[in-house]
Amino acid sequence: MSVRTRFAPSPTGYLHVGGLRTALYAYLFAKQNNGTLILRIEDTDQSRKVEGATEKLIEALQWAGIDYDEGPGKDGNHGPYIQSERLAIYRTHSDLLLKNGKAYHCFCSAERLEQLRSSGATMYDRQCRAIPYDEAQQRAAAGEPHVVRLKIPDDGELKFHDEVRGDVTFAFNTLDDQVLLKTDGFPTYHLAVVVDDHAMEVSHVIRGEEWLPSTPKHIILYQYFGWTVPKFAHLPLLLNPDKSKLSKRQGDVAVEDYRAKGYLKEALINFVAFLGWNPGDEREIFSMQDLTNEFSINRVGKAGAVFNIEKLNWMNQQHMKIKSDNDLLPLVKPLIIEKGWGSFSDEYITQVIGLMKERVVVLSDFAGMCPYFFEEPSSYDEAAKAKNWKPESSAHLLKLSETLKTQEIFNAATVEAALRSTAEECKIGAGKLIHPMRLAISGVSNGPSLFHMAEVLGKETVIRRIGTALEKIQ
RNA sequence: GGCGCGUUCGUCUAACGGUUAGGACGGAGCCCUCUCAAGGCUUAAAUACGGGUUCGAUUCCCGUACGCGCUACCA
Repeated sequence: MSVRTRFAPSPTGYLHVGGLRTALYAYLFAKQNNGTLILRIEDTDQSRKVEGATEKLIEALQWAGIDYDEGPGKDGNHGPYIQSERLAIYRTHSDLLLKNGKAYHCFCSAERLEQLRSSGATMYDRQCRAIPYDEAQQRAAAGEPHVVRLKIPDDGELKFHDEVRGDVTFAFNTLDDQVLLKTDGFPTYHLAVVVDDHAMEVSHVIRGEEWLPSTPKHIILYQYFGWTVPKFAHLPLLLNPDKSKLSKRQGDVAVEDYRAKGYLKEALINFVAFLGWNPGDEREIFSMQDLTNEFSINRVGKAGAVFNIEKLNWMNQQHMKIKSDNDLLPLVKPLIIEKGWGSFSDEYITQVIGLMKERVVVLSDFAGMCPYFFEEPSSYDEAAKAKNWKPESSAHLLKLSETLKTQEIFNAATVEAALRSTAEECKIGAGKLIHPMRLAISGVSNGPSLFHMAEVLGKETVIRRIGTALEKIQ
């Protein structure tokens, strides 16, 4: 039997990082089993419709490198893959259940249900179960508003095996007669998910732990239809720092947010993969290929995991270092252009990347942390000035500048040689020249090696900036 | 409230029932060094609690506590 997994998000307008991890695990599991990953859009709640949400979801998935095999835009003979386009199918199945006495029409009004709840009831009181099938059918045909509810067996319990949690048991008398078909004719999640997973021949349902309590209802449905029950794997939740379910309000949750902030997809994927899974040894930096080789559902943990930005930052740096300067260029260039520095050549930007990549944590730092590579310093850091700019610094720098002007070849090595010999002539330590020169050409006191920075900036710029600094700094 | 799931350093986690309970992020310190990073080294820091079972429990069982999830005609 071939492995078929699915990622079935509801189109809320963005891809949640928890969803990203679910999708990733489903993808990895499918990949390593030579299986198929299906993307299915669960848009059965009309009131929650968001324009363009599906497109955004697909784009985020694509960006992350999670390719689905079947889904919107990729037919696989199991479509359509958008639930709002499958309404007739749910209706048919609901009717089948009704006919077989496994479900019933419920005409209770929203008001009655609310009253029921406020009077302390924790489940529906099954009042409409007593209505004879023919009568209910007539009332429904006459247009009386109603829903269809699932008949939960009266007593007994349901035990099932979860791939990550082991055996789980629920007593039937704690299960509600779940609504399957809403008044508007749309199915609820519970009906749609079962009908579709079966129709799409899903073999492994990999989803978040929040679905664990409703799994018994789903299994009952499989049994009522006489279908094979797929395997279930309920993943531990991703948590806020306060341990509640990861949500907006407490930080960024959308994949798009992290992308926009300048995180590499490699880092986000690696990070999220390790929230709930690890290879069992001490390696931590994994590529998508490494993950597909080594991921195993057996090693997925049971406890929720806090989404820790500090660690993500570190991982991003690690992946940044792995990437070549050339690979980083297409990611950095747009940010440079956006800043209005479009006139710099690819070669120049690539050199800047080489000098900065182990000093930045996110891509946007390339544009934010070192503006001096792209424009003249507009001011000079006061603290650095106080610390490193001595009364005699001007004279020393002037002398250095004169020496630099005579350099035929201007690179890190020659600049360093010139600076050190000048320092010697002035009978001062090299540091007494290095720090003021750094301040003069960058405006700040930190950054890459001074000599390499000078090489990238070029002779003309360096000499010009020293001149400007000499005028502006007393 | 009911049901379910979970619980190892602050965080992510490792540990066939036998380890000085390991690693990583973050913290502290040192080294390297023209600054900032990076890197290297060192260090503080955990098995929720109580009972069993066992020669021996982080590990198996029970209970308690705590946390989280679900409890919608939302997914």
